[in-house]
Amino acid sequence: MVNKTRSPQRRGDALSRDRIIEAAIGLLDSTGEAGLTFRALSEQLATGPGAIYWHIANKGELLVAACDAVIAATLAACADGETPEATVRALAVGMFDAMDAHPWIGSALIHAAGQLPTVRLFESIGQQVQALGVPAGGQWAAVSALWHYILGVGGQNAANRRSAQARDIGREDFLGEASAAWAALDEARYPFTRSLAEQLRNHDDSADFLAGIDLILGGIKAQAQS
Amino acid sequence: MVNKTRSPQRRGDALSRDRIIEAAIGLLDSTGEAGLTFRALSEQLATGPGAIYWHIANKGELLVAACDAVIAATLAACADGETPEATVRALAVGMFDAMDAHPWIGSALIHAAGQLPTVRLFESIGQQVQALGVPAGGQWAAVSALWHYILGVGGQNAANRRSAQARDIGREDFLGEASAAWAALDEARYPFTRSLAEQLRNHDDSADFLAGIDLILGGIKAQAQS
DNA sequence: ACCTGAACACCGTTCAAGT
DNA sequence: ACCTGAACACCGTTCAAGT
Repeated sequence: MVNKTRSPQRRGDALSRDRIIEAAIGLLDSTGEAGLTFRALSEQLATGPGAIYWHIANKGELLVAACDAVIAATLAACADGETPEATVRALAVGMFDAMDAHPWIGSALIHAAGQLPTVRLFESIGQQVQALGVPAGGQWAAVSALWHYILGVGGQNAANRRSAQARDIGREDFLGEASAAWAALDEARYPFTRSLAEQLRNHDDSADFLAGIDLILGGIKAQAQS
Repeated sequence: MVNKTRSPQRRGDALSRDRIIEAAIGLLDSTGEAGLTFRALSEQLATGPGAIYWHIANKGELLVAACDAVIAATLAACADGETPEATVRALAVGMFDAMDAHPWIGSALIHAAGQLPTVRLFESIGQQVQALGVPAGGQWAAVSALWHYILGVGGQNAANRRSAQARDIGREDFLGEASAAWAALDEARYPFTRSLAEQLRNHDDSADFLAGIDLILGGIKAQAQS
């Protein structure tokens, strides 16, 4: 089930918090959440499981730190667009792509609520909402809505990606099966979902995600005008 | 760490899938995600760990089933309001409260992406969006935005609740600490977050959540008019 | 100060054996 | 058909002992 994708790293330099986090991200990306164990990690680092505890308190802290490294890099890369609105969209797409590329981030973020990774995102969105000219009284609601929406989509999307990965099928097949499942739902109880089965097969996650961002931005503008 | 809150159930009737799920929900509510083990569960049910596997395939399926039981009951209770808009708000608040009362649902839902519990919510929202008169071409985006937002807020909120529970502090203290942490952030790098530290302490999760729903509903209306 | 690796107290899951 | 409970192959974490 778990197959090593790299030979154990040579052990030139000393162990460090950063090297551990880097190796953890690699392991999470290649073998998934279940693949990150202190034994596998220490093998990759050519050391013993106990050594890691000198640098990191426990597995929870390791996951949050791995999450934070990815998110910090992502947000830094999308920091300045042409307009505040364009920057919000860039941040959103950046987060979407990051959570798609590292599907373990979705659940890691849930366990990191209120910690550095989520605060980073909150701050990045907040600065743009401010630049957008939203009055002080409406900023909290506007930022919260965008923040939660981004985390919500990212989490669900990552979960889909992960379950496709676990079953070793591609996006096409995954959507095909999901679409078939929707089409097979009971007509009386799930009329709406059934009617969208075809759209599910052909939809573009990324475009739909952006449409939602625009919906919220539209709501923010409408509210600011009233 | 894990303390039993009930004496083992008498074993009058036979084991069944439903009784197992019910006991699992009780265990999750009282001892958290980490408290749900097949050993603890079988003790509660006065049987052996192996017995459960006759009725349920594995732990993942058990979590999804527990999740689904809660969500089905929640959605059924909020099915019909005065107007479609009121019903959407009722559904949203119902989900918010359910995820607050059962904080384990947040991460369970991430592992249940695309399965029954999330489809139920999708359908419930979809029926109301349809009743709202949103044109066919915009329904997918509208429902997706509401759906992801509800799951996103619920997940983050549940995570906060859980971490407060784990540290055995109340909402007041939890928010106080978080607010102090925000106020102590580096002024140059986190100006926005810092400036909202006070609002964090005094905010009302539930009201803010509804404000976000209204923002999205506002965006949906604005889009329908253009 | 930093690393080693055996040992501890758990897990989820299986499966021969029972009724 | 349904249940039992010992056994298996793992975990995260600790800690005496080393360098």
